[in-house]
Amino acid sequence: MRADARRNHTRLLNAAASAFAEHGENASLDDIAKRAGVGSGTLYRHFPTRRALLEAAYAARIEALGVRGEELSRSLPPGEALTMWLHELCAATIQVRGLKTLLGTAATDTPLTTCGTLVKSTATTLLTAAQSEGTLRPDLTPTDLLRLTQGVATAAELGGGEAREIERYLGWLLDGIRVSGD
Amino acid sequence: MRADARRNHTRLLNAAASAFAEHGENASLDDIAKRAGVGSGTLYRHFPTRRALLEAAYAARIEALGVRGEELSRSLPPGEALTMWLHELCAATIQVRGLKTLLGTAATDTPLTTCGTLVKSTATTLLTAAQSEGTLRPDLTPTDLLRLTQGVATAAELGGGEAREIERYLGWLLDGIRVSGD
DNA sequence: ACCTGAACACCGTTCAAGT
DNA sequence: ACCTGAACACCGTTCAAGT
Repeated sequence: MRADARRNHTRLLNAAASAFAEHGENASLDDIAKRAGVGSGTLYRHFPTRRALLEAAYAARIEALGVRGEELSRSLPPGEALTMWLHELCAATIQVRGLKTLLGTAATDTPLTTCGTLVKSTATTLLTAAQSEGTLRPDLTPTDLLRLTQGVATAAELGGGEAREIERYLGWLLDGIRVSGD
Repeated sequence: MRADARRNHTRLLNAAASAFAEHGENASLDDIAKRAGVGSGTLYRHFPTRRALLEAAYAARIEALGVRGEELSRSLPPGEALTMWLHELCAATIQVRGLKTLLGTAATDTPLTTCGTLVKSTATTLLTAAQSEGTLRPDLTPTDLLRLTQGVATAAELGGGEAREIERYLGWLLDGIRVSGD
């Protein structure tokens, strides 16, 4: 990769991150190119679609979520680890504008994006551990869990997105997906 | 209201309904004006914002949901009436593209739109009846309920939006918001 | 009183020309 | 090999001119 190409690549990522943060996931691509001091064609050369740019801009954030999941699964009992991770996933979905679209790609049976695959594998690890304890419904799949977490994030976001709301709604969801009648 | 104004009004509503159905809530306003055989300025005269047009185009659908809620509350026990109505609300949210944005305005403490007020009052009636039976958590507000229902709709939509998915996710939500420990 | 459509600003995307 | 930016198409919104 040529030196100027590499420089433009990182400039574009920085510009994209701040533009998405300011204007949401539909921030003007032209504006991003301008902020990066780069021709618009260059943006398309590096990131052929808006989604590709979104994914690249948030890759670090997504990886952090994966790492955090592993940490939690090592340091806490399965049920608590899952709860905490879901809380952090919700909080990130709400706080980081544009992450929702990206995480939607994780909530399918066969994720098509890198970040989707990572998030789903973390969810699978945490969920399986909690289920083998026997407190969570065995018919709940990782895909279900990620969809429902997106749902909780949507609900909490409508309420302002404060941690208190997330806990309230997430708590009820978890009550609903525990094994009952035991 | 002049005859041509009235005619343009209904033409715009029809054009908007089909355009929103085809292209979602971001359908081109210019295209809607063209379909209606009307100058673009006329669209803005009748409906100053996209939201105003959305609300007008779906007013009938929203009113039907209100009527349906009353029907159900008369013909079924409170718990079942609430469950069925929430199911239909979810199904409508998923099926009718653009309804989600509109229903988001109902999920606030003081809805600002006509349709928001209607949906919220229906939800209040059904929820209060179910709560007075004693099976649903008393600390659940109508606002909570509408937010969570939007959440379930989001989750079910990620899964294709079939009735089976809605029932599954809605069922778990309802399990989670029932009074426990009795 | 209401309608029309040209006009302006803005954005996404492509591609010939440059280095 | 990579970059630039003009060019094109499209959309939202306004407003002077028309009836």
